[in-house]
Amino acid sequence: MTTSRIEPEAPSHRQSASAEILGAALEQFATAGFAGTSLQQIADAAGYSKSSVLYHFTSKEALLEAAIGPAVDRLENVLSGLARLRESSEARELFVEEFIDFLLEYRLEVHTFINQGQSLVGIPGIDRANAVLGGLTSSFAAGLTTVEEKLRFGVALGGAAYELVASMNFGDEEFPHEERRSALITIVSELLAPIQNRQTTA
Amino acid sequence: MTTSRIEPEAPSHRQSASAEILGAALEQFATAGFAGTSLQQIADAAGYSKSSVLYHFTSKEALLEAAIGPAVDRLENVLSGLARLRESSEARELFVEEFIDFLLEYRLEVHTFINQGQSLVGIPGIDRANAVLGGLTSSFAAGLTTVEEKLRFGVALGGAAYELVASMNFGDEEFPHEERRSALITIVSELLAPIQNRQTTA
DNA sequence: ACGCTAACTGTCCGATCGGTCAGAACCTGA
DNA sequence: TCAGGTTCTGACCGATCGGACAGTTAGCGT
Repeated sequence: MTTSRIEPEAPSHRQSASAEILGAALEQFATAGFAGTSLQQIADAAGYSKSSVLYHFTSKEALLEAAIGPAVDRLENVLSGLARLRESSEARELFVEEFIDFLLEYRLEVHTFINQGQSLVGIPGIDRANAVLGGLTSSFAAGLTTVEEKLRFGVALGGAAYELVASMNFGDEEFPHEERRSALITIVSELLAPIQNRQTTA
Repeated sequence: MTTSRIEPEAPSHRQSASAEILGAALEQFATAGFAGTSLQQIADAAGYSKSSVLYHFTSKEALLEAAIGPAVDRLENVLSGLARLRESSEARELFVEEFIDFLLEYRLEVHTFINQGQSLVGIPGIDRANAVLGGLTSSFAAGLTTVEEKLRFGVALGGAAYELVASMNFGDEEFPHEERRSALITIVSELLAPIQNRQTTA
């Protein structure tokens, strides 16, 4: 199920130029921000000239879109699966697991459009991501009545996302992947538990 | 020598120029990012010329520092109080309350250096904020042994911060202040509860 | 009325921004 | 060997960036 994120081809030790540039751009966008990253920086980081960057990607915006596009695709899949299985309680469990996996796999992309999603409206990929996230909150929050329940949902998902994002900012020791994954699932599930209890009992 | 830099006076309906510029800058920094905000935009938003902005603040960096400085001061106070009362369990309760209040009061500032703290290293105010936050995590996480406990702490604080920050991004209905405050305190306290239980029982 | 000073602005500067374009270098098949 | 296409780059463009600076305006003590 988990296909490689970047080029499936490129059998040799050297990635394709597009993939190298894309990777460098994504890292810069996530750490320095879209506005704070120049094409020259991306080119330097990737080992190409600025002109080469613009040869492979028609514009800076197109580069951003290509960088976060796959993550948005994956998120859409996760959420469409959620919509189908909305009512069951174990569906929630499954969703939490898939969502955490999504966060773990697309850290940089999530970092990019979580921190700058609002300031980059107009770029198609960003708009799509915002729409998907908006759909998630509304579809999930539709059944939530009290303020605490809504906040609980926001803190759980936002907190999980932010934790992964912040963990690369600070000098946090890097936890083992599997341990971090299961711990996050536990925490988020626990945060969402009162919501599920209410819906299954009431 | 003559007067304070940011006028506490100005009794009329019109704020002092420095305060107007500072407010406009903070809003732009929080929404568009530091790199994504030009002095011209700030000047336009505040109703002054770009030259005036640079008259009141020696540079763009100085403007950022002045904008988030008070928030960092306040955060330092909150955390120094935490250090003094570290061991007691009710001290944790108090800290959560103060921390949430801090987040509520300094939304824009928190938004600014949470999203861009890593990319703005070198600006003194930002470095101070990062140091303070680093001190918080290390002092708090010192007693935490398992990965889950550390993540629990990160999700709680990061989630609360992110929720407030994201609430102005999406079309979230604005909740009543007091209701939101108490709900957040409940949620964060609950997230941190297993940590306290372990420390008081073990 | 005068001069001093704080507040404010227009103009200019070098650097850098995103982006265009003509051509160099390279790889292929014929 | 050579033609054709892909990849890559340096030179260049207008716009905008943060900032410097001289000058204008307004307020105030004398």
